[in-house]
Amino acid sequence: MRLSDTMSGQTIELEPLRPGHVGVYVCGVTPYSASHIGHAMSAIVYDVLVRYLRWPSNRAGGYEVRYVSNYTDVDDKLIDRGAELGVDPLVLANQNIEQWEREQEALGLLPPDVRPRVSTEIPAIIALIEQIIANGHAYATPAGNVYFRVQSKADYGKLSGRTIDQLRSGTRFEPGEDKEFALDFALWKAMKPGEPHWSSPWGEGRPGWHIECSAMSQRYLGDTFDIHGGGVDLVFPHHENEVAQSEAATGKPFARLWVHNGMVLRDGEKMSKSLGNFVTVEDALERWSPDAIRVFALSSQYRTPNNLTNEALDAAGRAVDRLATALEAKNTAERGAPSVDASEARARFIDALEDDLNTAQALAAMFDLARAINRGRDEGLDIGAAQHVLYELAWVLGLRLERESLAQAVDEAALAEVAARFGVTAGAGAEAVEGLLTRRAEARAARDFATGDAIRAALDRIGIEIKDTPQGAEWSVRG
RNA sequence: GGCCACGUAGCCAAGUGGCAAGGCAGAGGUCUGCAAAACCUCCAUCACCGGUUCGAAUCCGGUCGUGGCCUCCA
Repeated sequence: MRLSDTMSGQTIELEPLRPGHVGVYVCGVTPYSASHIGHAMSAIVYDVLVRYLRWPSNRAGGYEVRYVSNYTDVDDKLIDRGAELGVDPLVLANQNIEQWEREQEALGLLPPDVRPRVSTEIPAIIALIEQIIANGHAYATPAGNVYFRVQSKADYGKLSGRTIDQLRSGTRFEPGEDKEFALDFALWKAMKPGEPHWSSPWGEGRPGWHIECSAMSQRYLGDTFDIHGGGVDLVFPHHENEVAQSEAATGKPFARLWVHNGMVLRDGEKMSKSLGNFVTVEDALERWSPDAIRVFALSSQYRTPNNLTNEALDAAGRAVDRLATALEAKNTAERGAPSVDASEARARFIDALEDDLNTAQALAAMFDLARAINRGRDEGLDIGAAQHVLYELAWVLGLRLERESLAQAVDEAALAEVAARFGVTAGAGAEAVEGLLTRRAEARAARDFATGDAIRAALDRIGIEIKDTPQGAEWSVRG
C-alpha cells in the first residue's frame, strides 16, 4: 500500500524491511489526565492501519504486524499534576492508563502487541544515552544533566523541514541552564527533590522527553523499522529529536516511513489538554456509540484535520444505523435466486485503503454496498454473501455494527410495565417483546389500530423500534 | 515573523488534468391502515483574480480566509 511519508514529503509504497512483516511504532499518550477525542482519533487511525495491514485480503496478502505503542509515564506534566493532587506521579499515570485502556477496549481498539512504559524501560534508556555520548553526540554536565548536541548532526531538522538557524531565532537560554547550545535538548535530567528518580552513570535523575521512544522502538522493533506514527503535532520537536538520537546512536536509518495524523479541532481550534477545550473519551462514549465515534474519525482522510461538532457525531451515528440496517436485513430470497454482487464494492474498498488509507472512500464503498443489499432484498435477490462482505469490511474499519442487546439497552422494569399494561403477563425480556408483538398483531387483525399504535409507541419510548414488514412485525433495539 | 497544510452543496467530506464519491439534513414519489425502515427521483459551474492547456476543483502566480508547528501536546 501507499502511505504519505512526512520525511520525504511523498506518498510512497510500503516495502517492509523483512518481506511479509511490518513493524509499527506509534507514540502513545502522556497519561496525566483523562484521554480526549484527539487521542481516540489518533488511536483509531493506527488501529485501522494495523487491521488493514493484517487483513489477508489486502494487496500484499496480509502482513504479520508488530504494533508497539508506548506510555510516557515519566514526564514534567505528570510530576506537576501529581504534586497538585498530592499523588505519586507514577500512581497517577497508572490510574489514567487503566482508564484509557478500558476506553480503548470500548472503542474497539486492538491492543498493541507491546505497550512499554518509561518507568520500566530505564536500563534500555540509559544504555542508549551512553551510546550517544560515546559517539560524541551528547554530553553530560557537572550538574548531572545529559544533553543531545544538536549541532553534531548535520541533518538535524530533516523530518520537520527546518534548519538549526531557523529554529535558533526565537529560542533563548533559560536562566540556570547548563547547555552548550540553546537547541540542545535533555536526554537525562538530574534529580530534583520530590521527583521520581533512578540511578545512572550521571547520578540520580530521570529520562528527558523523546529518548524513551528511541529506546523502546529500538528494543522492540530494531534499529531500523518500517512505520512510525503519531499526531502531526509531534513532528517537531518530538519526532525530530527521536530521529536525531536514534541515528546518532546506531548510525543507521531510523523509521523508514513517517505517518502523521491530523488534529481534531473543536470550534475550529485544536483540541488539546493545554487549551482545555477537549471532549474526553469518557464524555463522548456517554453520548455516542463507539461505531459513531469511529465513523466520525474515519469519514475524513487521516491527515485532514477533523472538526468535532455534535452535529457531525450525530450524523455519524445515523450513518452507522444505515450500515447496521443493511446487515440486519432478512434474506427472503428463494432457493436459486441470483445473488447481490459485492465484488465491485469490495475492490473499491481495497483500492481506497491501499491509497494512503483513504477511509472516507472506503466508507463510501460500504454505503454503496449497503444500498445494493437493501435493493437486492426488495428485489428478492440472495443478499447473504453480500452481507458477509459488508461485515468483513466493517471489521477492517473496526466497526461492530451490532445493536446493543435488549438487556443493555432497555430498562427491565419499564418493559415489564409496558407488558403488564397491555395484558402480557408471560415472560420477560425478548419473550415479553414477542408477547407484545403478538398482542399487537391480534389488535391489528381486528382493525383495532389504536391499540396497535399504542403498543408501538410504548415500546418506542423505552427504546424498541417496530417495523412492519410483509413477513410480519420485526423489532430491534434503537441504535 | 519563519516553515507547512487547507478553503468543494445547508452541514460533514472524497476526488489532485477529461462529463463533481459517500454520509447527514431537505423536497417529491413507491410501499404501508398509519408509522418506521427501505427503494426511486431531485439538490454544487469546487474562496476570489489572472495564467498554462483542446480541456483545470485538480497545474502555475497572486489575493483573501482558516488551521497546524516554531513552547507541553495524539
